[in-house]
Amino acid sequence: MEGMTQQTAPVDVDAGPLGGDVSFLLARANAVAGAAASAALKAFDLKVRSYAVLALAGSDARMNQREIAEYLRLDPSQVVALVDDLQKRGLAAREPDTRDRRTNVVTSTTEGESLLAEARTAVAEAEHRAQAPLTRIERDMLSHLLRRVAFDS
Amino acid sequence: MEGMTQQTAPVDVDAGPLGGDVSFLLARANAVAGAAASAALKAFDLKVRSYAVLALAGSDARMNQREIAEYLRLDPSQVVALVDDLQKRGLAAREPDTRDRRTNVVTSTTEGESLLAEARTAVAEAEHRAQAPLTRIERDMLSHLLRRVAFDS
DNA sequence: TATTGTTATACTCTATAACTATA
DNA sequence: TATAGTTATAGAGTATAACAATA
Repeated sequence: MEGMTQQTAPVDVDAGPLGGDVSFLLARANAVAGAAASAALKAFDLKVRSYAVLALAGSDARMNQREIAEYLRLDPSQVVALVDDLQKRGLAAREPDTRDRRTNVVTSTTEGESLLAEARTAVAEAEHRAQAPLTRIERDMLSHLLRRVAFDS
Repeated sequence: MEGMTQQTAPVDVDAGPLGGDVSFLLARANAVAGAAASAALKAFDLKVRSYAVLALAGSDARMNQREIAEYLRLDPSQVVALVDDLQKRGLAAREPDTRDRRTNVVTSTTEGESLLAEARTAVAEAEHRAQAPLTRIERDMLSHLLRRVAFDS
């Protein structure tokens, strides 16, 4: 084909009938990684979604709920319940924006910060274990490629 | 490109507060790709899951329901409903295994084959569009890396 | 005794629409 | 008129346990 390296398609270790389908591989890899993260978060009474919201609340991005919804690809109405839960547990807070009183900037409390730090470590470990077959450079490469698929379209 | 940046972490185009988290990128990329595939499959009255089962039924792997469940990371009880639906629509069939009468090999009918062919084309187009920012080589690279994360752990 | 397929059930997640308060 | 947040609700997806037939 197009001047390529050697043959037409390398198609390494075939991984079954759908092994060439990127959407399927994405779904399965996501399921694997999600299960690992979910197990790691159980100790903190967090789910993947609430962890993500807590991480955004604890970042310096100062996102409002709509921005969180877009970033996580959730419906705004789902973010309400997630923030409610974190707020009830004293981990996050809704900070009213003085310039636009319709919006709430979601921030994290001191407790939220420290729980996030612990949870983040646990997730990173689980992630590392789930991606054990990859070298550091390969993981960076994967991260780079995924970022473009996840955000450029 | 292989010259690499010899730094500790390249961390290219930052994609927000979670842009360095592979699990998050996996989730978001999967959401993007899934939405594209889902939209493409609507015309065939298929969902991502039923499409996947139909694709396996139409392959030469001759999988039974438990194998399908493992491959798609679904519970066996969920596969029952999916196969039921495809069978009712005349797209797939349960072929009893003479050597082990407990198992059903899920196969596709002629109708199923032709619907699968059309659906596969539509999905491939949607997939291609969703991965437009990537070159052919990058897509192969992504595919290769994902395959290892999805199956080696 | 273990496994395949099945049923039933409860739970979570998701999608949609409507409502309020602000802009 | 449009947007951020909220509420309510129905539907889709998921997890679990139990059961029958077969190994």
